[in-house]
Amino acid sequence: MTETHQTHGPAALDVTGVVDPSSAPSATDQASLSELRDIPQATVTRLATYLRVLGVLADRDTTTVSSEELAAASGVGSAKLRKDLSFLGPNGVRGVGYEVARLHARIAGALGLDRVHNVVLVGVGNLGQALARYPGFARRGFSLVGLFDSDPERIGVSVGDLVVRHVDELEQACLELEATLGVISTPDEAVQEVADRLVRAGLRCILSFSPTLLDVPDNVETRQVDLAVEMQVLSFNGARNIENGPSSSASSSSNSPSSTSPRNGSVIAP
Amino acid sequence: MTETHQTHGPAALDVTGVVDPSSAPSATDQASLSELRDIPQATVTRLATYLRVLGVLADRDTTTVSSEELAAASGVGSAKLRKDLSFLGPNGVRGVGYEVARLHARIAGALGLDRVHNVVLVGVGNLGQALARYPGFARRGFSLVGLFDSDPERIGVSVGDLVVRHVDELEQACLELEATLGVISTPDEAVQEVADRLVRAGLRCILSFSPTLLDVPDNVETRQVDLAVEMQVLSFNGARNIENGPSSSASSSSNSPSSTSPRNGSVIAP
DNA sequence: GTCTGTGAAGGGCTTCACAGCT
DNA sequence: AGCTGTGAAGCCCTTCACAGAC
Repeated sequence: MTETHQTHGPAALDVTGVVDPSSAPSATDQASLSELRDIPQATVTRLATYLRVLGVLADRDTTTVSSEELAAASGVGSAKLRKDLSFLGPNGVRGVGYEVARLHARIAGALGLDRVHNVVLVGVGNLGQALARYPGFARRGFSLVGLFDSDPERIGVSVGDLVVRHVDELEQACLELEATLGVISTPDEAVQEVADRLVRAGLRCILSFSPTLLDVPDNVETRQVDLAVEMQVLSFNGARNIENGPSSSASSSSNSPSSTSPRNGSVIAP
Repeated sequence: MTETHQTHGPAALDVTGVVDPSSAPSATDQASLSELRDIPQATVTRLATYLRVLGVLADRDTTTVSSEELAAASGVGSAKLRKDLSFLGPNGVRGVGYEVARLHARIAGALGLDRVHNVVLVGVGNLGQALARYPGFARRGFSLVGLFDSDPERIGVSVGDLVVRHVDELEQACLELEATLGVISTPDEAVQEVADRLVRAGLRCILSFSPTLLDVPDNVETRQVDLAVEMQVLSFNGARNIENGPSSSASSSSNSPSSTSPRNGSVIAP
């Protein structure tokens, strides 16, 4: 009852989280204006994953990693990983692999994570409080700098290091705090108004946890996390798996763990 | 400071959430074994969105909707919507549109949501508690039936309607509760062990909020929600928007609000 | 005339397989 | 010999445009 996994095959390197913010070495790769274009959307999403895995490897003082290993630890195929990285230009050494610290810095630079992003969070209910206390938040390049709500009972309450302020101060505070990213975890009815305020305050990036469709100007980037959609897609795919018979073809969603060489055991120990 | 949006164009129908679980009419469309195949992954994800919007429309006693309207309210193009629906067979009436209740039932059936799914949640920390109290959870076909944790201080505590049980009871309880979907919101270190237990208990669908890569058998479907990845992708796309100049080309992520007829005002009022 | 359903064209992403560097 | 970087092939998805039903 207490033993952990033992029947597990492909997931090499056993990356289990936990990064500390001390890794970037010398290479100060600034996102050089032209790299931003031409990186496929799907690749951008995976780069963020590689970045996290590289952080874990750096913490373990792993200095070098091959595409095969990094791919396995990230849940993708090695060819896909190399293709993804190729959009950033040459990153590794042929016959050897990638230098962990260098590649980490390279990706962070490309994603614009060499500078810290200030985040404001609006809606300090159950979910908002949980988000405000989420440690991985700060650990991956984001600094929570403001909490806002409209409920008088919540104003002035401390959550983590911050004190909840009234949402009427939002526009003003965003400017003072130099916020660049807004997170909305209010009830559905308030979402659009909050989004409008964030836009008015000059924010260009909004993450919403409401299923409501946000209506914002073209130059504002939004992203939604809808829990119910995730679960519905999940259960459908689960049903399909059983239907199709539990043979090959791997899964499907965000990560496609179709390892290139199926079930060949450890990839870390050659 | 108190007025809401006024410069907003395309998002017609202004769907703002809130569904109640009283809609399905006569058509008991069972997922008929062959429909499961051949539905593109991207389509499945959007079907879940359409389903939610249709729920909202049903609540408003809207009986009929055109592809143009439903598409606008869902943040997609009308052609894409029609193509998506076509995978379920004929659903509408030419020259008229779709009957809301009928289409809702049709999609729900196709996604396997005509039966309720029992969900167990493991890890009742900040995030876990927020999830446990999330109302939209139950409102969209999922019933939370069990809460588990390993921290002695949390065992026996009530969250919502449920009492937190020890994670050692997990396998046994999953069988008794007839759970079909597991949600993991534990610290990263515990995620793999919890996943192993869920698999052992026969669950085929796992939703994880940890960035850790899950290693599970092929017939188990997993899905991850990684907050940091969402924010990193968001901020990158935001930077790219500014770089490219705030012209056309709309956004990019989950929803692509590229309305077919750009900025033509209300679609709901003909 | 209106609006759905769909073949066909087009674009983007993935996979393959190998050239090229160490 | 080993491993990266990359053209090319293939696949999936999106978009177009129109035939067909009402």
